[in-house]
Amino acid sequence: MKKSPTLVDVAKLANTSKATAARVFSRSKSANVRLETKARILEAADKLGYSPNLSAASLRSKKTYLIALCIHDITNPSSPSLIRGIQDELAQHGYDLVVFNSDWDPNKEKKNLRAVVRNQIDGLILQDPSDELDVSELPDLPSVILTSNKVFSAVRNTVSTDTVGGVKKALTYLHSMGHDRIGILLGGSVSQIINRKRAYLDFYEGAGLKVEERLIVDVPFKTRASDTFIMAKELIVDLMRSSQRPSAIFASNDILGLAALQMAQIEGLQVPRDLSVVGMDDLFSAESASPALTSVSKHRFEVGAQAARNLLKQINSEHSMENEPINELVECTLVVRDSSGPIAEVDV
Amino acid sequence: MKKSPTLVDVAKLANTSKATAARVFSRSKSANVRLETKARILEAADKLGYSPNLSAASLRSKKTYLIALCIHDITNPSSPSLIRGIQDELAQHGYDLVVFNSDWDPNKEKKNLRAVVRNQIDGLILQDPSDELDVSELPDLPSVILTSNKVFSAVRNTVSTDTVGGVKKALTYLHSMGHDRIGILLGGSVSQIINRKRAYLDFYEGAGLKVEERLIVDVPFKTRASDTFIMAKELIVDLMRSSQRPSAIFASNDILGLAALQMAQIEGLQVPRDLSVVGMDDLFSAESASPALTSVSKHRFEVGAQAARNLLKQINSEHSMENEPINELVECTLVVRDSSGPIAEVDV
DNA sequence: ATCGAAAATGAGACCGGTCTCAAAAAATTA
DNA sequence: TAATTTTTTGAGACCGGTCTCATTTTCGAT
Repeated sequence: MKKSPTLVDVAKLANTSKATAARVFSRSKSANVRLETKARILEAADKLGYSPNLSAASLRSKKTYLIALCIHDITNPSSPSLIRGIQDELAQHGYDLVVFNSDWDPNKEKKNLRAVVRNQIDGLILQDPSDELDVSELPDLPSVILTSNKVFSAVRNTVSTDTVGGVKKALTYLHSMGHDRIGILLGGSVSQIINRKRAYLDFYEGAGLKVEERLIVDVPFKTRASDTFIMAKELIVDLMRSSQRPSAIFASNDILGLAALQMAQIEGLQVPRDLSVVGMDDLFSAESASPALTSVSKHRFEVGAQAARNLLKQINSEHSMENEPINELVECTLVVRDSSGPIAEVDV
Repeated sequence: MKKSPTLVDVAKLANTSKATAARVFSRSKSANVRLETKARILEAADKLGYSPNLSAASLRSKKTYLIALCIHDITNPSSPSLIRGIQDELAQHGYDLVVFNSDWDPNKEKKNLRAVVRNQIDGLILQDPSDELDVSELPDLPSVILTSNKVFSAVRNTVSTDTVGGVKKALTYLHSMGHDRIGILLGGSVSQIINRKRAYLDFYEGAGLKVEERLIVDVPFKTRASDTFIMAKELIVDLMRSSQRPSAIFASNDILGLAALQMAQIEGLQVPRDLSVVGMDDLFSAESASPALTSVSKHRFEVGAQAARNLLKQINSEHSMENEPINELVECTLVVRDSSGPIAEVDV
């Protein structure tokens, strides 16, 4: 690990000044360097194996070309596509991504935000900040928040998913297939549960159906998908064994949907003949399930890409922080697969 | 976005010198600051909302406390746990992680490595470098390579998975359940296919069984899991419909295993009664499949953690680059679930 | 109270780029 | 060809920490 050459070394070899050499490597386009000079400098740089030092650059220019994503848990099955959507967009503009996990821990969340500031990161994408996080604690830099929380959307650009609409799409679909006693598995954070339950109740009311409390199942939140899965299975079996079993189950996330699928099989119910199951998230696990799980896609990749685009726009515009926040909403789409179908005829 | 305070501002307010103030925030433990002084400085920093500028620090100290992970595709279902293993280990030592995707493109891979150097990153974890990457192109910094490729393991520390051992565990298990005609689905990169096929043939030879070429299925590599899945299903159906159907299938990754599970159901085969299926990777999708998929775990989380520990050790030791490379091997474990069982009695 | 060693503090160079501004060179126009 | 404009180049301050080394303070032992 010998000392690496600096711009001065390159300039010296190319017989120009440091300033001119710098212009060749600078990202700002104001690079007015004669072609012949530029070639000489590049040759020198190549000969020396020169690589610019971004720490030095960013110290002066205040730009690191790094973006931070603060997410709950990368292990969450829906994280990868979100990340990929962000990265693909960023890469096109020469930005790299640093990922932080909060593990749903407000303290870690704050710690991560401090790290973002220390690292002079150029922009932040923050997933669903916790209620413990005060708006005033948001770092003072271009950011996009993935949330539908009003408090945050009032002060920052946001991208959120129309989950309420998604729930309605799923229920409308099931209802159109003749199901009028639809079980719902509610999971995730408290606010998610509330939102989706609200959507469920609204739909039932709108459709003139009678709500049965026993068909509404809350699955306590667990950090790890695997734990949620196990917990869900226990609760689902009760639902399935009850005398008045629903003809369809809508799971507010795919983990729960998959659990329903697995329990149905264990209980000897045939899907979709005896029970239709619809999930939400459209994970790869949904596609690969047997039978393939019908699911509401939240288009995480697109959400990521959109957030990244929004962020880059802020970064490239002056005074972005003074504008009115823009709140974008991404629609859900129902992906029909083999786990759902028309309600079975009543036994003859 | 007003100008943020610097160490000098803090020092001034605390009525000390820049140097002393620096010691309070420095990561190097040689911080000999009187408690009373330290308190004064911290108070000043707090009042001003001071946050150290890591760009400046790293310019001088040559340390960014950033680690890079160069991976093929974060969207790959086995990536998240690897990443998490790395991050958890790094976080304990105050390092953050930057993730780069190569998409199996050697050019992107090289581009990413250059970005690593430019960013003054402290250490590198590189997944399965492509054959096009010459050893000489590896950046000159502490690194751990996740590969079993001899060329790389000769020059750098590596952590790799004993996949050959894993394949044997799966086959041994199936054989012990009475299966002696085991189909194998080979997927992934060329070298992976070769390795596992070799292991399969070795096992068959060792067990004194007759190899049937028709039971060996190559599934062409696709970048996206979803595409692999679709392609696999087409090939699997042929295997299942052949007159001499195997009684068990070993899939060299879970995507293929899940495809087998789904096709079995579509073909009306009951798993595990008519067909045992064993996968590899132990994805969450395996656990959530119906029936739950028996799978060989490669302990990606542990691999990540081990790589990170190894890397940190290098970073903290002088002359680490001159030592003999250490090549670690992580064992696989068979996780038996519901998709596999004893071979059915011959029909009476 | 005095001395010596250890601990704490301060001064200032330094890291390697970027940025400003002025000077030099090249291109254009008169 | 001279004058003017435009482009290219160079000099040197600057970013905000860290690091070295000298100086001052503190503290226990005499």
